[in-house]
Amino acid sequence: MLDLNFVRDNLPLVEEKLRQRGMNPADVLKDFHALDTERRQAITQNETLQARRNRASEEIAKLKKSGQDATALIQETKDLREQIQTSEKKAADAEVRLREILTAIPNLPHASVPVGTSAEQNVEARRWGSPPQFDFKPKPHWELGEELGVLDLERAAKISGARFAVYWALGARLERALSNFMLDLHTRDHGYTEVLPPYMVNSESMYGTGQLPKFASDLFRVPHGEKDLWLIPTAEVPVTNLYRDEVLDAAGLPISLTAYTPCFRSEAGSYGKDVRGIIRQHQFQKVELVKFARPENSYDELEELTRNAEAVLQQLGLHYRVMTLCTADMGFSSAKTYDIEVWLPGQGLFREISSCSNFEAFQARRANIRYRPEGKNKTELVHTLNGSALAVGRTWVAILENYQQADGSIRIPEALQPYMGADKIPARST
RNA sequence: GGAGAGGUGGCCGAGUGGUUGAUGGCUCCGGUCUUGAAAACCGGCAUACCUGAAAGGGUAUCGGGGGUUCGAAUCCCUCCCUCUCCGCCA
Repeated sequence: MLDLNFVRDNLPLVEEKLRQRGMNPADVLKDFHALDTERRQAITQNETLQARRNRASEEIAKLKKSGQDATALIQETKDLREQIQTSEKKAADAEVRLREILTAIPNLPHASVPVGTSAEQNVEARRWGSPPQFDFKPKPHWELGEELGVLDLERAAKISGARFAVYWALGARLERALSNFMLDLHTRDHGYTEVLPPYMVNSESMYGTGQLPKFASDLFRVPHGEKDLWLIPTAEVPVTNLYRDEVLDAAGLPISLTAYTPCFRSEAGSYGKDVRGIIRQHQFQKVELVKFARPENSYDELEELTRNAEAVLQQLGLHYRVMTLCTADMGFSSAKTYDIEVWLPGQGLFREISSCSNFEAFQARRANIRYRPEGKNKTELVHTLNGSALAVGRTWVAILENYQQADGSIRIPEALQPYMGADKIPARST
């Protein structure tokens, strides 16, 4: 959420940034200006009435103390009460409508974000390694997984449905090895603290990180008594909300957390997209990095967080490129995003395996996460950042496709071998 | 699931209908003292919103919502959360 005063005072800038995102400012802002005025008038009127009532009440107290009659004044405040109830409702109404508009405004792209109209205009920031060379035609992971007996989509469909997967034997072990390897790397070498959060959260948390109210259809909702719980679409939600409504110790910033969790996404509206293999699933696992940073250096933290995610791919020897998302391709809450795309030789393309974003104060304002700068009495909103490091399922895919051998086996990269307890996934003997 | 206790400012903790936004302590900030620091002492310190050029003025907030009352941190209803005991349970 943007700051109300900021939007009011910088309307032309906000409109320009919305256009850069490919949106029509009029559709997003609607009658913001009129509503803003209406809201303030309603509040002023309401508070004027309340002030009158308060003065009368004080007067009544004085009269009663000195034993005088206060009947007339009491009657007056009774009348006032009805007027106040009306004006209160009017003010609350305007507040709600204005807030609806405000919460629907996406974050403004940072000045360093390339302006573009589609994903085509994302800018490659850098590229690491080189694609592996094959003297045979590399296969996609869904063929490899089936031939090796480590991936079972048929039975997953039977027990759950489309967009679910069952991993068998060394396939299951590879998932576990990857997640352990990533968590160890981030906690040991990159200074992150590991957390294991709940996989279901309440609506307030989904609101805090921006999934609600706009994107409910992307989520799995779990009815629970009067209220709903939601399956987390990313660890970003529970981990960022850890500090919702808190004032953080300035000396402790930045706070760097990592979490391995399953992620659940309804993928409504993506029918027919990525139907082969396990690229797009209702449930996948991910190691997430989350940072709470001071505003003045949050962009340095974004660079570091992105490098931390890249380190996973480097240690696994996987070729990748880093893309700076253009204004049109960024998520709703983000001010700047880097996507890391890993090379998948079986499909002959780069595929997103991580997305690292700085949300600046956008989430912190919604979730009310603040800190007190040294020497100041006022609190300030922190900046929140997060990125996948990495999406484990897609890393699993990258290992299979990049390390497939002519004999049908999969070589395990050295860094992963202690976690696998093996140097390859052998081809089936048949 | 049953019974009971409790939720007050960044933290701890008073306060049961009328200048209580709220005593006190801690933290933090400024100052005095000190070679420097600590200690001690003095002073300051909630948040949001409305209004105003500013100084200032105003309104709301004692877990959330609703009610009683001229007036609620204080009384009533309801929801949420925490703790203790019992039951059940991985």
